[in-house]
Amino acid sequence: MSPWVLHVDLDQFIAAVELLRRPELRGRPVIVGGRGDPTERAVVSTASYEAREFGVRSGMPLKVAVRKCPEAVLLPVDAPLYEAASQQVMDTLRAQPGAVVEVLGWDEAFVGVDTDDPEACARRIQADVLAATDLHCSVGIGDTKIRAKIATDFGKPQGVFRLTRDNWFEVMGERPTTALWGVGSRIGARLAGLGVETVRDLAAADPDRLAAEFGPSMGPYYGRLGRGVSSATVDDTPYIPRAHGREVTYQQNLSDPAEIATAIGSLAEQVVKDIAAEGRPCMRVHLKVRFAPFFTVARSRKLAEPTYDPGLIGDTALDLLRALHDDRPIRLLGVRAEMVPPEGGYDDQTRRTARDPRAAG
DNA sequence: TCTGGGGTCCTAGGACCC
DNA sequence: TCTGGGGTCCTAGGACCC
Repeated sequence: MSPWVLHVDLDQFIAAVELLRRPELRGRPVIVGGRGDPTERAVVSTASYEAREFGVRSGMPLKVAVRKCPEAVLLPVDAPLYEAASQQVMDTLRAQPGAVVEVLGWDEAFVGVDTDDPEACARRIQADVLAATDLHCSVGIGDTKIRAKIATDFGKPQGVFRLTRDNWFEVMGERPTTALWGVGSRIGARLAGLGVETVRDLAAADPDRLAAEFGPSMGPYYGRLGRGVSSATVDDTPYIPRAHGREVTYQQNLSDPAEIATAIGSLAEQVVKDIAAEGRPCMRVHLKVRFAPFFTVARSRKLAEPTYDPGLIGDTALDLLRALHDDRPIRLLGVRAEMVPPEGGYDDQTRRTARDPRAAG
């Protein structure tokens, strides 16, 4: 028996959940996003595999998606429905004998198991999830979290793939650094500037050079990513959130000061509901503004006293906005409340996030 | 083509103190 | 008159992920 990390990822999760209540749409291109209105400012949450064949991708503006695939069926996002389906999936994972489950999002989780046959474990998870929810998933098997996470991509859809120290370079060595979890286009470009193009290059890069470019924490972390080295400990300790925020993109840009004040007040009230449910008051207020056409600014301020008062939070956000505002119309407003940490701080009481650079490799 | 909403973490640089 | 080195706190900004 040896420890394995499994990464379970539901296939086209949101679209698949919608298809369960609309089976007549099966086989047709389906796009879920916004309020389901392609003329509105919104993006694609998930596209079915049929829609992906037309080039539709998550994060794409709905207007663009519809242009690429005019015959697609457009559906509005129904978060509570996906939340409920997600609960069923996670409960199924927790019911696996000996499994430790670390939830990463609605549609994915790490599962830690002790076994001689991780493939059999993976297949049983797929069968149990399908039986309980009618949803298909893919499973990545790894000897570290990052390897398990990346392995899943090679298993999709409905498959199982194993990625370990033994086949890491064979599978990943010649791929671009952006194939790694946590390396996006910006970091990829900066790495390329250092002559680091592939995963193999990154694995071989001098840690001191990486530290000089990215700092003492992130530099060596990227080096470890290149080797597939990360924590292998699956942790089911409940995660304690740091902050709650609300943001809204307005269909019509805001310019009237009274309208703006009302909008911020409403965001502050929603945020207070969330932090009150958490039981920890707001310590710091963050404001995010997107001016038209597409220019985003963020500001924040620490409060003199922690508070649950939406008036105070809203006024602070408004104050931060006034220091920025010069009559440009506003596309988006966001108010975020950073909560007072629990006694003893976060590190003592909560697990680290799965992608935390400090987590030991 | 026109870009959502929910988050997390790291780094740089200034202010301030000893 | 000009000036160090270390530490902490704070804000702004960048990057990434689902």
